[in-house]
Amino acid sequence: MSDAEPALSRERIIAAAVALLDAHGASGLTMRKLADHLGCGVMSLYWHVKRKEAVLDLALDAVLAFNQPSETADWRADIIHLLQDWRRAMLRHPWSAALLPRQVLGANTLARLEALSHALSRGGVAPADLNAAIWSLWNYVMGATLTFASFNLSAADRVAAQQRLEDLSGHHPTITQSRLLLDDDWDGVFAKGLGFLLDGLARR
Amino acid sequence: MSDAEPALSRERIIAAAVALLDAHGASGLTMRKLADHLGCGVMSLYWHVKRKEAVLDLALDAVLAFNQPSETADWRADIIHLLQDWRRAMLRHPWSAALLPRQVLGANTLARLEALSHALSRGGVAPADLNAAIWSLWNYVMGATLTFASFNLSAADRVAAQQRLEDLSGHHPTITQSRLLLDDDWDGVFAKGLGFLLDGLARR
DNA sequence: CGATTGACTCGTACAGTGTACTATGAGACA
DNA sequence: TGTCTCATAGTACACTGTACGAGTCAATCG
Repeated sequence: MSDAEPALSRERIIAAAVALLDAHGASGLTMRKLADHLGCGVMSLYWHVKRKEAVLDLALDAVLAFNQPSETADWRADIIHLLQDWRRAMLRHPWSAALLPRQVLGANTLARLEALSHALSRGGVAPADLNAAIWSLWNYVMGATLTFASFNLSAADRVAAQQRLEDLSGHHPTITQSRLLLDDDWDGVFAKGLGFLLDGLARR
Repeated sequence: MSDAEPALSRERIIAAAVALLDAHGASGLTMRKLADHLGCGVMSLYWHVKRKEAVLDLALDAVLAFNQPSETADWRADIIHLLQDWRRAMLRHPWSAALLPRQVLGANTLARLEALSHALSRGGVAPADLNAAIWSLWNYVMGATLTFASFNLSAADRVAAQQRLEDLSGHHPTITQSRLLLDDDWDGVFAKGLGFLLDGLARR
């Protein structure tokens, strides 16, 4: 515990929080552990941050740091790139999906929304459809991320889940047959579904 | 506290849990409060239920009780009906969105997935696209539900959010102009986005 | 009949949580 | 030197999930 620690700050706190979340998941973040990690007293944190929830909010937005990508002539490819990047940023920190239910519109989230909106406009989506298009894509990305974070089981777990599904009476013939839970090509499924959605959008 | 209480049971426990969750939200459910509500000791609950997480899992699936709807000639309308019902079931219990991150495939969820899968097959979605189609629609519904549950602010909050957005530098001209956060027609947006997705699916 | 077993109920206790309150020191300026 | 503000903390409190073990009561068995 060298006293050469740099001064406590909001930034240092959320950086430590992200590290702890990455290492031990959402349930592993404790104000006490956070303080230990920073070599400070627990209550010192509360000078920089109102309550624990604020730490989580800030950590989520921090993870979504955003570099404005350059626009290309292909608006559709731009959108796909944008959303893939969004998804990847969250999957790099799987706890972020669990934090989605809290309503956060941090600076980074807003920047991403703005870029998305801009790309859609360039793509010729009618102004009357714009908000619905933004929310649809947002919903899709968030849902896909959430699903992946929840269902990305180990191979063994996956087989067990499919088995349970088959046992649960033979009442689910279609999804049993399509091996819905054994399919682990999440990236492919994400891209394909995004394609469906963009196809539908492009028809307007 | 009449001792004519019906015997404790898993069913009674989760019914009480749903009632408490409806009344006080996810953070309002405590094993102690649950026991008080049922007129029993706290530890009695643990005979019927392994741990608190199990209560939440069971409550989530309970809320998704599913009545197989009759099929019509219009598969697209069937799917829309299916997904609207799914969404409505969850919105009736807003805490359910916050529980989504836990991976639950209860009987009711599976029944709904099966019905969805069946309707898509009837609609002529190619078998190779089937899983992607199911997950896409699932992702969309979950994302939309999550978004609504998180963002359905009061009118005052909504104005404040939009204001904050405008203040946050003028760096977000497009979404400021489209009044993304002031638009509160969530049902309409949901239906429209679902339309986009189904349009895209139908093209295959 | 008493003894035994099993299903079920629950009081106590413990380690851990977020955070309110309060006290303390460090520099800056008078 | 004395204040004043910023910043750091220790202590304390109410509350959480749940392990442990002791209790109750009905059914079963010898």
